[in-house]
Amino acid sequence: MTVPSVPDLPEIDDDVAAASVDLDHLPSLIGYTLRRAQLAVFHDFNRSFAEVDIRPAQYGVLVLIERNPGLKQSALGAALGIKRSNLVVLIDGLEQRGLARRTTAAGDRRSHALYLTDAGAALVRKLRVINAAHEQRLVELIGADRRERLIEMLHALASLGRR
Amino acid sequence: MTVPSVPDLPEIDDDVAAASVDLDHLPSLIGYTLRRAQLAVFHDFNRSFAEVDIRPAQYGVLVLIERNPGLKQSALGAALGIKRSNLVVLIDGLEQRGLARRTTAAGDRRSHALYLTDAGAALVRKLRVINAAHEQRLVELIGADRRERLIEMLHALASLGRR
DNA sequence: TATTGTTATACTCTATAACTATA
DNA sequence: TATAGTTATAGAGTATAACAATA
Repeated sequence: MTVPSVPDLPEIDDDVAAASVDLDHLPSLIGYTLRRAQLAVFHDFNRSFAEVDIRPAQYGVLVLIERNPGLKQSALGAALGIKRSNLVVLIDGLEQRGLARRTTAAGDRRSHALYLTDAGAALVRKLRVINAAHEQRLVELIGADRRERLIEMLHALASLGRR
Repeated sequence: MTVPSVPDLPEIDDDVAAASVDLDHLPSLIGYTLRRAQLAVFHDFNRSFAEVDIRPAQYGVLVLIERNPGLKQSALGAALGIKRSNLVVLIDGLEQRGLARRTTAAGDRRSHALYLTDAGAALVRKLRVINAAHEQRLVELIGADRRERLIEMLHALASLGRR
């Protein structure tokens, strides 16, 4: 057990006003609960990564560049579902912070091959540690044994977007 | 079986570029898969509701006003996690479309009690039908017997936001 | 003083169209 | 012609601060 039994924190005042509202079927809808859960999880992510000033999309990009050195922007964007126009700005930021760099790809001078700088690689190691703690918090909420089934169902739902 | 065995549709070209990318641990992260699933589900929602020009937040607001006639804006916002300043614009839109109306609440003249118009009530009946079809599509993706466990886990994750 | 609704504003994320340089 | 990256821009969704009316 990692969760302390009963924190007697003050109630959040919004809950008082919301308490009397009948939510109808919303709490049993997949989309509604998915959205509420995603917002809460991203909030926890952002709190966890505030000290290193990294957002969820930046985390994904840095990890994928580390794992696939020389990755091209188009492939990266396709893998993460980020439009290439938006990826430009994101990578501009990482480059300006000295975390990643673009080099002209050998063979196709339209493409940019992406690499981490040493500072970027060092940061990614730190990010993985922060992320492990964040993820651990989430797993404890649902129960470690249920994690795999959750992921499975989420992938099934996400497949709706790939057709 | 509702899913046809093999649609020989053309592959989405992004998949080709993404195929060679190693996604590292991302596909096993709760936050990452949650986000991808939520985007796909909202896309399906928006496609389903495009003909009636209703967004997810509007759906929630209309359903809750129907279920809780005379609901105050503050309570509505608290129930749905919408800031009161943003709720103003949302309800302005519904009011201008003749779907909802604000009346000064008896007892507290600061508050506005919310009601559906007849047109609003008629629309909500239609929305519930559209939503049932949308939800059915999602349930089939995960398997009807797993739905309850998914909702349970999502609520557990969402509880992270309420502290 | 505190709360409800409002206005104004800003920031993030996502989406589209048009341009360039290469292929 | 088509593709990779870029630029500019626009639209959601979300966030905060300040104000008027009311409690």
